[in-house]
Amino acid sequence: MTNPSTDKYVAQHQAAIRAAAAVFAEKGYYGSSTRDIAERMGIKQGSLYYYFKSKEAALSEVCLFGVQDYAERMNSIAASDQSFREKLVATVTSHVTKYREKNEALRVYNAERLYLPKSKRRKLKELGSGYRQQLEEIFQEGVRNGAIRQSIDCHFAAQTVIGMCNAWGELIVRNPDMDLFEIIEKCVDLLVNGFCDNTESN
Amino acid sequence: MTNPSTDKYVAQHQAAIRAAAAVFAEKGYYGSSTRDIAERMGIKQGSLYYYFKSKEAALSEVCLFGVQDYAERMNSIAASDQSFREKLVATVTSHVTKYREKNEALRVYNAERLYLPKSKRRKLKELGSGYRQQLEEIFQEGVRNGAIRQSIDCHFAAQTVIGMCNAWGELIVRNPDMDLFEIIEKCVDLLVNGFCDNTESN
DNA sequence: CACTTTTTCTATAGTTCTATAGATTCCTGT
DNA sequence: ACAGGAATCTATAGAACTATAGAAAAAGTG
Repeated sequence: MTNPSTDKYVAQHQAAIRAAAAVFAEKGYYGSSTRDIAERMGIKQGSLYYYFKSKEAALSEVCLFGVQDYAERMNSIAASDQSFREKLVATVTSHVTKYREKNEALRVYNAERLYLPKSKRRKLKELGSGYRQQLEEIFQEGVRNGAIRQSIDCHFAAQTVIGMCNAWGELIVRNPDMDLFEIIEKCVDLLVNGFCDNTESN
Repeated sequence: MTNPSTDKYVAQHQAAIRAAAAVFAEKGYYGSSTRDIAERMGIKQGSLYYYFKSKEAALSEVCLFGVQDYAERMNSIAASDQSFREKLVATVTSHVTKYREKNEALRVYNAERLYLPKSKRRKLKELGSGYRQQLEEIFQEGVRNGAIRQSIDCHFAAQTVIGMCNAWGELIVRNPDMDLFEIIEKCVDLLVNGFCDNTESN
């Protein structure tokens, strides 16, 4: 009864996760049926259970998949030796680009993970918090080396950047012809300088 | 077959909308059953159809209820003769306070309105766009009278403020003991001054 | 109190959904 | 070519859900 680990199994399992991600992202967890997911893969409803133990397990795997490389990319940004501003740009870019690349799994993680029972959310929470904490440390470093002002609450700042990126991500998904670079630039400009930017000498 | 308009009917209809809002906010549209909504009102599942033509109609009414006074409050802010900063504070305050007051209907509007067929979203879209446009005009006015810098893209700014408020609103709902005033203050400070705030002379 | 209208309830038809069991087809190595 | 495991299919049990119809209870009115 244990899962085989043939090439085909692994490939189809991945395909199943992606199909589930797409369907969940479009219709929501409860709005989707296992038939929808199977159909998108080109198999029958019952066959899906060869790859997922249950519908809930599918959601769990999708969320994990969604948040994982998202968190990994933050690892490399945090570890790099770029300046504060460069790291901020990298973070925003990585985040909203994921939405443009239709990373449906990340959207599902954001919107549907709360439907999982607490026990199944542990690992997800870890990864999500890890992401936030690393961003927080980027801010702390920025405060230390004077890139940003002392009075910044780093925890608040990290939450805000994440929230802002998610909000723009959703807008980007719904408006496919928005210019990504323009948005990234404006986001960073706003975050760094604010609406007033008293240094400007126009 | 037309609806009565007795006091009781009106009151129960309101109660139904609120119950539906609470249930939809907690479990999502497809995750909720009409039985859940009815139970929360203290009536039986079938009786709910005395107040809603269908489950979809319930969602529609909840969304409309949610966005309506939200938009109205923006009307009065925009019409007031406060300064730019005051209007910004008022906007953020009004927005996140709605979440704290557990305005579940607004959350439902934000998260579930896309499940409505396009035709039923027209009115909602109008109200939502009206809100954004008024906020946009506040920014335009700010640019004109020099409260904020010329280079601000007012459309972008309005979207960002809305997204940021929604993001914080959701965090507030999930963490009931957060200090609202602190968050509002920090949001406004960040928006106005950015991370750097080169004027600060500490 | 008798009569009417409003509000709620019970019961159910008709769908749809998840998950499982067992049969069937596909593939791979010898 | 065929044996055996991998992958998929068919069929279905059992539960849940929406919406409707008609009966029953409550409330209002003369």
